[in-house]
Amino acid sequence: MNAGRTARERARAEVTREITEIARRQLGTEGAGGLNLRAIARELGMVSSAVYRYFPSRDDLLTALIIDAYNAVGEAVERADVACEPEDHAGRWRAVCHAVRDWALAHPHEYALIYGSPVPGYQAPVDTVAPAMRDTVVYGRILASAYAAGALAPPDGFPAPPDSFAGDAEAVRQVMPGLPDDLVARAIAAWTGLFGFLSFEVFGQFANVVDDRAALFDHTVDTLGRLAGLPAPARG
Amino acid sequence: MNAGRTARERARAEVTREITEIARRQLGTEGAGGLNLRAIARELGMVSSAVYRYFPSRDDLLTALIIDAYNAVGEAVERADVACEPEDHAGRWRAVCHAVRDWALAHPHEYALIYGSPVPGYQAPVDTVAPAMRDTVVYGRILASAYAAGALAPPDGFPAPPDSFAGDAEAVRQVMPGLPDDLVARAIAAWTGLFGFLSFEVFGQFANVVDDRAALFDHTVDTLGRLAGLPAPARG
DNA sequence: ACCAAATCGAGAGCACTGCTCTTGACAGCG
DNA sequence: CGCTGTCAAGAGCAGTGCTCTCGATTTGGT
Repeated sequence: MNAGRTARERARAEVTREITEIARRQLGTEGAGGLNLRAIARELGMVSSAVYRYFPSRDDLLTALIIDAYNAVGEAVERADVACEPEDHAGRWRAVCHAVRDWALAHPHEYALIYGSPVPGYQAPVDTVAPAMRDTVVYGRILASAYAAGALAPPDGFPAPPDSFAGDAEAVRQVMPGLPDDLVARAIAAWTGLFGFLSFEVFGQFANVVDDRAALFDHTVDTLGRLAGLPAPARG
Repeated sequence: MNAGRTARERARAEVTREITEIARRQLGTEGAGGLNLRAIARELGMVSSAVYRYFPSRDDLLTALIIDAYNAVGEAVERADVACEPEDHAGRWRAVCHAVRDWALAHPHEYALIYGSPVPGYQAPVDTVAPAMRDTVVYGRILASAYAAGALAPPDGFPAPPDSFAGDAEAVRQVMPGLPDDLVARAIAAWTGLFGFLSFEVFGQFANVVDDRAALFDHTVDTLGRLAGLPAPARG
């Protein structure tokens, strides 16, 4: 990942970096569909065909941007998590949610790239699955840690998952070890709920409906965390 | 909506219908970005410029498809709702959720069009807001009716929304009259949670993680309905 | 029944895209 | 030094959205 030995290798890495940087800026202003190899080449002072030396196709550039985006959220989430008291599970959950939201609002097009409609005709290669898991892994760690500490006390009155869910729960437990099936199901509901809210917000579904989205988000995060079993927030 | 007077008007309506039909099929196979005016013209046996007599731009065609999509979900949801016993509020909620899911899985690209990333550079015109509200209106009616019947009994142990939410709650009450602020907040969480789950499912985020998505969906719908205060399901 | 106005499809054309192929220049290594 | 692999450049292909013009047809009013 760091500087290669030969001058050629270093130059190549530098140009590659510049291309993704310009592409990311293009993505921010035009969206995924507006990714334009020729415009990137123009901005670099190169001819379009030269860009193909670095990315064999537009989709490969997109893949690089997708991986970057996953890593950006993942890193933001990881940083927000470790900044918390390890035993303050509700605080960690809140920090993670806000990290995702802050990043999503700052980079709506990149959020759309990874959590919105898949790019037509584009099939995510395997290289993307590890970065795509980073935020989920953090989330799972929080819940597993809370459960291990006996701090997961889900509210009563909710139905239990069907027995047929046992298999999937076992798979999901890879990222949140120890949780019983019903808590796994709730964890998924809370997680998808988070992104449901954010998609509504980023994609403009709240326009003319909800004004103070930050306040509603705060409260929704608390509600979802509570649903997953995390303790209720101390604040008012 | 029905046959116009003159032969020309009828022919125009027919060609317009054919264009949107082909476009919708194209959308189903290629996605929104693959919408291709020239291919539509070819399939119609016309020349590309002729299509512009009916839709002044690609975006206008897209708008028509978006409105169609909103109306399709809206109609599916309305039909599912009226097929239920009016006082079976939990059943109506379940029916609505399943109607949305069935439609989304049957028309993933159209779902992406209205609930996924907004098309880059495309600004939804006002004509879309009424169709976009249809499903939400049905949802609000169910909750309002349940609340009026005294059937909304939300589980305890969840935080109350902040006072600053009062203004937004008042606005949202237009579609779910009577509900107190805390139930409005929960209603939004349940609604966004539904689409969060569906977006994960339709956009492939569940791949290699959750296999039996139908079962988990059923359970998540019950959980979200319960969160909103609807009675727990009778089934096991 | 006629005629002007509106509407329509065809065709050519513009500016642009992703992508391919070839050519000539240069850097790295023996 | 010379060989080999890499590079940017340029021309070019097929395709796109969209515009403009030009005849043909339909429409509605007289």
